[in-house]
Amino acid sequence: MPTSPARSSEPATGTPRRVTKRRGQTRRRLLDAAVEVFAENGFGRSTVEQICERGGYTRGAFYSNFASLDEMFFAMWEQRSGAMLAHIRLAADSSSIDLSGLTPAEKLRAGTELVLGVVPVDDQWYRINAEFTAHALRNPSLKKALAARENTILDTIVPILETALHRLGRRVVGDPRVLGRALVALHDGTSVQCLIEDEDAAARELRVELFTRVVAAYTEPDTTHTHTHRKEGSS
Amino acid sequence: MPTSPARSSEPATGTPRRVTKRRGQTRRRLLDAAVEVFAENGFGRSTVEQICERGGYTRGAFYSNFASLDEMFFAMWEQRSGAMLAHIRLAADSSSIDLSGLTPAEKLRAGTELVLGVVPVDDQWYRINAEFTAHALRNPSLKKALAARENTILDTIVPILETALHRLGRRVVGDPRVLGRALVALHDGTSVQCLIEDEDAAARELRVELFTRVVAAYTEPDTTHTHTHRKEGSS
DNA sequence: CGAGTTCGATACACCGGTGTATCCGATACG
DNA sequence: CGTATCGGATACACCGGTGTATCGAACTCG
Repeated sequence: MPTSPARSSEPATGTPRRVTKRRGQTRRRLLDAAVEVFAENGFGRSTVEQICERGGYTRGAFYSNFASLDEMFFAMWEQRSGAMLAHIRLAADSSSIDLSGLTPAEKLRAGTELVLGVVPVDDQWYRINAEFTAHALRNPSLKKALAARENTILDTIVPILETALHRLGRRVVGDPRVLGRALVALHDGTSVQCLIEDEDAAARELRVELFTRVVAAYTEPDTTHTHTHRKEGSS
Repeated sequence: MPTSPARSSEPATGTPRRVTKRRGQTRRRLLDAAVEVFAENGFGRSTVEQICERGGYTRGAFYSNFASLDEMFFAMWEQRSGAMLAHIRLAADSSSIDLSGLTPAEKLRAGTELVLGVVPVDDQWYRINAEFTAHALRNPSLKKALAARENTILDTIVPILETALHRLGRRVVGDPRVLGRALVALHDGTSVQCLIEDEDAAARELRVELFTRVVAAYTEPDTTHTHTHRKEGSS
């Protein structure tokens, strides 16, 4: 997934009278370019010029799409984290692996691995996110946005989690959101470790183990094993 | 600990002929100033000038102590993370709270709270560390340093952890370093959550709970117990 | 097809930080 | 007590990014 020049290549769509950029794509393209630039140089060290250069635009284009670098940073973060959530949702729908013939412990572990496969440890994104978080901690409104996003994440993953657990014959003891939060924290915390150690397989292994144990600690075997869903709607 | 002007105040030590800065303190002072500036503006957005201004020095002074901002950032991070480790070591020695008269579960939880009290969730430091980590992920040599530091952290906390557990009548199942790693990850992951939610008490609570559960999951009652105050329920 | 609007490019004036070269004064040392 | 040294201050030349103002071309819609 190296660079994507996008200078004057791949027009091909729409009316190719002039090879130049389509009308409404600029914002998107700039955002994509920004992802790369931010990941490479860090937000603070990135300049409007770099982003424009990477995307094949001029600073004029930038300023007619964003008020400031800061604003763009936020827009980019929102777009990307949203995309990631959508990805998770999608993956959740299409995931159906056969776990039969395994012991409960094996099931649990296999399930964990499955889920962790969907939420990849992406260093590019990690860098951006870390910096954004640090940035947000200095800015009340960004902080709000971050908190809101965390809630959205929980809203998304908790049902998925419950479904998956149900399939494994387990269910959450207590508030499922608590487990959700814990898993998010685990993801964050272990991601760094994995990334620092150059994707060491051992780090991955420990990560899976930790996830499994935590899930085990927050859940119990589900005795009502038919597909009877508990009502308990806590929203 | 708000700002520390340090312009021409509080010399008082050594030979106070002139009220101005002592000879060898510059580096330290600049480092301290940098902590604040980095925390406020982020590393990327910080300039040599800002740091010097904050510390009451000129850029000349800076460049005769550091080769570049980058180098200083690293020096600062090393110094601070080292100081934090020292702090933990110290606290570990002097911590001796009486846990007698508690059930095993209560003990475990109390012990966890005790330990977590020592490793505070400091948002200033969090910001710096997050940004440094992101930065280090782009720089192989910094990455090495980060990995090395992680090992040092483990070397420091694992013995402490084992001692504490012993006092609680528990011991680690398997490799203690694995538990150490897990706890570090937990610390990182839950710190963000606490900070985002403005030090919400509930977040703290969940944090402690998660720690407790993980410790419980990775340990077992220590049967080879020497001086117990209470009987060990086999639960 | 033509008028209007929008979006991106170009140009410009400006600021602020960088790094280095040089200088000065205080400390160390014989 | 005088000299060498070193660390910090001052000054300088330079680069690079910023934001805005203006212009032209492409798309829209009647």
